[in-house]
Amino acid sequence: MAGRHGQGDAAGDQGRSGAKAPGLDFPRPLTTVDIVIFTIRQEALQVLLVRRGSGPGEPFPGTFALPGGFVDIARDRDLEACARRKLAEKTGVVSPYLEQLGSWGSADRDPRGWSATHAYFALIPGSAVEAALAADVQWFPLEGTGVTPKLAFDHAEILQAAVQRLRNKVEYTSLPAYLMPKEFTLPELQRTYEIVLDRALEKSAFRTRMLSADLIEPIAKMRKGPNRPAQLYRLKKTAAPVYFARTFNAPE
Amino acid sequence: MAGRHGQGDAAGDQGRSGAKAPGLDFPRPLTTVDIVIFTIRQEALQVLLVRRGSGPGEPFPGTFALPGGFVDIARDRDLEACARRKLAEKTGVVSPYLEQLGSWGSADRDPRGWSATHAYFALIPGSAVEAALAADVQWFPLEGTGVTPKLAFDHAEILQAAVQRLRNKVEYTSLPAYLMPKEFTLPELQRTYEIVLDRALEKSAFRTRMLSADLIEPIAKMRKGPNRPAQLYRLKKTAAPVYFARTFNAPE
DNA sequence: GAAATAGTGTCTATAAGACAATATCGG
DNA sequence: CCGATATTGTCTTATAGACACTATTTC
Repeated sequence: MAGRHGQGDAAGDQGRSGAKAPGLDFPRPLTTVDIVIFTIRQEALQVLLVRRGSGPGEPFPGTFALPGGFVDIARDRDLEACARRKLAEKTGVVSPYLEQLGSWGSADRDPRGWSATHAYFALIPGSAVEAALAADVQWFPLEGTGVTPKLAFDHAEILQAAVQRLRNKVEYTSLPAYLMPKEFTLPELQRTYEIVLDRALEKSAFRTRMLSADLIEPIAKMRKGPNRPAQLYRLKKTAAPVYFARTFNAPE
Repeated sequence: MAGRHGQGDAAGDQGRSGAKAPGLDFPRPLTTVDIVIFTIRQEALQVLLVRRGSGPGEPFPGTFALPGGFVDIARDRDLEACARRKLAEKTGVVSPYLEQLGSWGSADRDPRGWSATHAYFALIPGSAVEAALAADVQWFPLEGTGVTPKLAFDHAEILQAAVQRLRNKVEYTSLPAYLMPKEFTLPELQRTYEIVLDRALEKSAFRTRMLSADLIEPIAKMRKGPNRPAQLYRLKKTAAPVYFARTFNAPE
């Protein structure tokens, strides 16, 4: 296996397992971090996108893209810190939920050269986000597993993976709780589940599942309205998401 | 938010969203791919490790590490191709299952500089692997979520994540089928599940689940032994893993 | 009281857990 | 027949799905 190509060996093996001098002066891929930021706005699942600049050499000028950018090795201690920095820059919010989604790397995904991006996805409450938004970003509602504008790079593919992962996990986890404001009612939480899944859930089963999980606790307040008031709840201090033993609807 | 640090901006924003000239001449992280390769050997879940060389400048000389190495941008079309190449180099096997595990990147995980690795995990059948193994690799049985030798870099952490992901998924997927030889019996498949999960499963429920899934098909052959023969099965052509609606044992 | 939504209860269906019963081989 | 393992069946339990019913507010 070794010694097939001169340059191949230099980059492929020397630095890690080769017996020759471990040169590190071979070309390295561009390294970026991108974040898929979800929220619930206007009764819809929405994702935050950035309009790309149009300076000289900018790929995909003027199109929309996921928030992100190059890893700054002088500034970012690790990948997650880099993701949190970019999240804060665009939203002014400390996300209650940030999960690594995957990485995409290839020779042709960026016209500037071989590049790899580390993609994350974040969930933030719909409330109180508007004010802190950066100037160049905008929310877009999800249509299926994508958005209306054509995205830069392979970001449509990354977004699709994020939506699929989110929808999939919502079937058996408490992730939508991270899309809720501090205080919320059970019907409101159920509505969030239904928006993400794009399908109605049984009220009774939903309540049983949520209340039997060690997830939320009632507070001494009710949500008033033109009808029967609803009990308000808040997330328990335990930050970890809950995993249920079953999905919501058994597949046919 | 923009313009906080001179160097920070150069690397962090210019190339992707800045309005200034998009220079690409800032330092890039080292980029590697590592693979956690699992198999079943000697009634145990085992992982493939490589002994690192001890040339000049080699970090962690002589210790064991996950198979992997630098991305070769001249040779590897994309990250997955890079992972498949390294898998084939070490095992001579085309893995029936390869999944992205996640990425780990930080300033200090590699003494040679800021580095990011894209980790994959692979499942290969225990049969017919021995012959094609590279010279510098070795199987190690899992003890809990790790192995006996101390691993290089942050590979113990990556291995732990892989084991947890595997055990977690085995609760509700057909992944262990990829650890089986071409022909196998239901009790043998159940044994594989039990080895990975390190816990006994109910025979009856297990059979019902496997047979009602569109996963395996009986062949016209039986496994003979000193007792009642068992029906032999093979995986159906459909390569995709099956996701069940429930986990095996409801958590307490 | 009517409308609207919150919350509970009742019945059924599905699949797992426990474990017994039966089947089929080699000796 | 005996030992061993494969395969099937029976009964119970837990939870989802469907959907009816009751509760509490505003108007």
